Amino acid sequence: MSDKKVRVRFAPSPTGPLHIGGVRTALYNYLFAKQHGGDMLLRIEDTDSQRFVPGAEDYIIESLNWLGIKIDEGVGVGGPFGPYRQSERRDIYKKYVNQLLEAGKAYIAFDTPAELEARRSDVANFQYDASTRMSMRNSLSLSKEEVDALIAQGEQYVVRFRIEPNEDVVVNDVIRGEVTINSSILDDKVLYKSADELPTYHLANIVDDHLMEITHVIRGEEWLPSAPLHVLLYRAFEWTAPEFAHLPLLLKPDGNGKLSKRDGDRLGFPVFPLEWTDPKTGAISSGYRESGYLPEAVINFLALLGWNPGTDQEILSMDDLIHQFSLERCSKSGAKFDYEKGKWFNHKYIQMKSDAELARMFMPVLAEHGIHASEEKVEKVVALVKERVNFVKELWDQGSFFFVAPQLYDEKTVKKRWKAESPEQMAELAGVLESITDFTPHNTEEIVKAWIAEKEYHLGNIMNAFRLAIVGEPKGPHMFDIITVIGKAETIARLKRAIETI
RNA sequence: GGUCCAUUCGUCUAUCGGUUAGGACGCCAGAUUUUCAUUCUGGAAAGAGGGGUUCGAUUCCCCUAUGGACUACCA
Repeated sequence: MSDKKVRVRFAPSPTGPLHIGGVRTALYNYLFAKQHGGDMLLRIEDTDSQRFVPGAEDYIIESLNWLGIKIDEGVGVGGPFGPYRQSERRDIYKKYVNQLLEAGKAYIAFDTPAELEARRSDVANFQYDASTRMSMRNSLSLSKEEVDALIAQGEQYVVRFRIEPNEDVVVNDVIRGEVTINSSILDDKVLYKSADELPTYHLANIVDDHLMEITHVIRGEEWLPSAPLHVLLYRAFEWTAPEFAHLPLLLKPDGNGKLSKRDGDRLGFPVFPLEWTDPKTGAISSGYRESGYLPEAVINFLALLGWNPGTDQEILSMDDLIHQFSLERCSKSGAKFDYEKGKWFNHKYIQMKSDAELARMFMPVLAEHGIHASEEKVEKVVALVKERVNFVKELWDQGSFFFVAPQLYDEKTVKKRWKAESPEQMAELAGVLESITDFTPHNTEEIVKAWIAEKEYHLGNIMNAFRLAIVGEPKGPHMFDIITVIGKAETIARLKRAIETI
């Protein structure tokens, strides 16, 4: 590795919401850059004017922001190597395309999409390359006069990279080692289209990475097959290629194939960091943020899908990850996306939050249910129920009875726990509680248990009926903790209501 | 079809020739508990197959199988 400052880039194309696999690629780039004291760039690859989706760029930036992946340079923050949006770099690409043309390393081709289509259906496995290019309409097969005339007539053309056949091209990949492929299987890739005066991915990518002084290209495995082409392109320009690292893919949890945008809806979990509304159809796709995930949990979960620190440590903060990450420890094979483990990570991170923090996050959920409680009370509730939830919104399922008295009493529990003597015992209990002035968990427990012992009641019978009366269901934390939070008056009111209703 | 990449419990993975193949999620059982959870303890669960190399292969090589990616004037 050279001693140049590390510079990596995350270069999504704004064709829709950022997919969770893309997020992981961004994360690994970020971790690598930060570990080496380098820079993380954000470049928007919008060279396909057909597939541009409005809002996608903002979505990408907001997603990275939410996750804590900080951009040092690029779209949204600026920098000395701009512009960082490829559609704004037309002139730059044009210059390099011409350079290749002049050097005879690329050529102009006039074949229309229809003509190409015809050839493909004609010849099985047709490939535009050294073996076929002389039979096509291009500046290699046509005379200079013909070419000039065609261009003068306004005929649309593309520029193709002239690949010399029969050469073994070696790609050195940090994760996979040497990957060799023969140039004969490569086709003369389109580098540039006159129609929109824009380059294709391959050319833009190489030119930008070079000009922006990118040292490491860390991207998904889907790019591995075109990496040799990129190597050849660097060679054609006589530039030094950056280091490559091709990450394994994120796979569908069920069956096979890479995780796709539709899997989320199909399997019932988000595949996007943030909720996304399709601007055309209005269809809404769920996001991790809206589903109640903590960004730290998403980061931790994603980091471990395709990489591990080599120890048993599984809970890793962004800082831990920055210190421990290494491309060498990335696995080579695809990782199936395990949503259950994702939930577990969120559970863990919820437990690490302070009660005050969780209370703040829980407040809006309460408000949705029409509850406006004091921060103090919410904090107490959170402290009692947080260990049973995976998501903030589940705090409501586990603790709604702290805020509203039960409207119904769970039938099965009534059958099982509400005995013939229960109404009388509960009335007695209400009296006992009424007399307590120091209404604290410890004190109430002591007094109530003493009463139970004195009367020789069965502890379980009393407590279960008590719980049914207060909570309405056989769930929840320690009874004496619950009644302290809801207060003496409310406790007694609920007991009376239960006696009357059940 | 072609090219490339990959292959350890159901899932994510550890192992850099010699291990009772380890951990985590999930699952099951037990313990704790006034309930439900949590928690704790325990358990079931893996080297795709076949050849080599080697005193010895999960580990190195080859073949097969399987999976995946790519094969556009998309990225």
